[in-house]
Amino acid sequence: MANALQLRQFLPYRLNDLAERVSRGLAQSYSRDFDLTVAEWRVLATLAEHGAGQARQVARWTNLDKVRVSRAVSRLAERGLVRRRRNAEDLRTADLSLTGAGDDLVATIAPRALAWEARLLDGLPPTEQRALQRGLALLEARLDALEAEGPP
Amino acid sequence: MANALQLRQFLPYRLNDLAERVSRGLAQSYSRDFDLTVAEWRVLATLAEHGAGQARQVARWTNLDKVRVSRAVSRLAERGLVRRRRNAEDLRTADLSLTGAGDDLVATIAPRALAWEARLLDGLPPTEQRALQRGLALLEARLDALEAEGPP
DNA sequence: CTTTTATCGTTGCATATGCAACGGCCTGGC
DNA sequence: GCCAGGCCGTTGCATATGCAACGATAAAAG
Repeated sequence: MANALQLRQFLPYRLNDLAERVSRGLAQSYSRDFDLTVAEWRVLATLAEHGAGQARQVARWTNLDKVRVSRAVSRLAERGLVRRRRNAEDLRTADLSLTGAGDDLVATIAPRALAWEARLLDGLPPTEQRALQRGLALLEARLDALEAEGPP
Repeated sequence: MANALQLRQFLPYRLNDLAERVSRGLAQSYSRDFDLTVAEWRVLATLAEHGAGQARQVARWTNLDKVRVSRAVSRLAERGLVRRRRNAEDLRTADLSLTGAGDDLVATIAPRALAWEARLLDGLPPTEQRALQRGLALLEARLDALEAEGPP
């Protein structure tokens, strides 16, 4: 049968596989040298980008669930990379921001990460790069739509 | 600075995120209803596709490391979905194949999985679909190249 | 003002996974 | 043949993660 499932052609497989391989490659830019989880790295990067925010916002910015954010922040705070300041207006929450050390770390890692991304993408002709970016954006939009309408 | 790292534009982030969301969506085709890991599902699908093979081959076909294959196969064997037959010519290895039940399960799941993929892709115009596929293929090739030359 | 309900972030528990070490088996050099 | 070294698949340990339940606080209902 022509439409039998072929794993290597199957989009979810391909995406998972690409993501894993890219992560592994990129890992040498941060996890190996700086002992950071993906979640921790996302929190750092997002705080560098947005300034400060509560855990809830960080979760939205990074697309991590609150548990992952909570744990990442705990570890980053222990290491003195992130500061937690209780919010006087709502004692359940705290404002999160980078410490100086956190800023420095992002300043070290970000260029490496961008360089790695560039090394990956520079292998593709500009036209194809744009096609890929557009494809990903469309897929993201499609997922938004599907998730909005629900699984039925 | 214009080239500061923006998480949502960062390719590794986007790929990870897409892969997670697609997996979650697809999960309802198998993990939820049939209690299968991604690794287990890949082993089943690949055995359905290739017939039979040793663990080493399955690992290559599925892009899983040997540990994941070993564990997936153990569980699938316990559940009577996969058969392990020791190889008389090399007692370290065994030939893996689907049982009748395993075949049936793949026959149940595969159409659902393909339908889900179609539902996802049908949202995109055919031109964009092809662009996406080509983009992914190029990225895969680029990663092959980078992995071959090593991390320096 | 008191009670109920909802929200925020954390934690316990169960599971999936990677890494390193292992036991059994095979093979090439002697 | 025999032994050192290598390969296959498995297991122990450490970690990352999701889910569900929780304590504290806030907001809504009464």
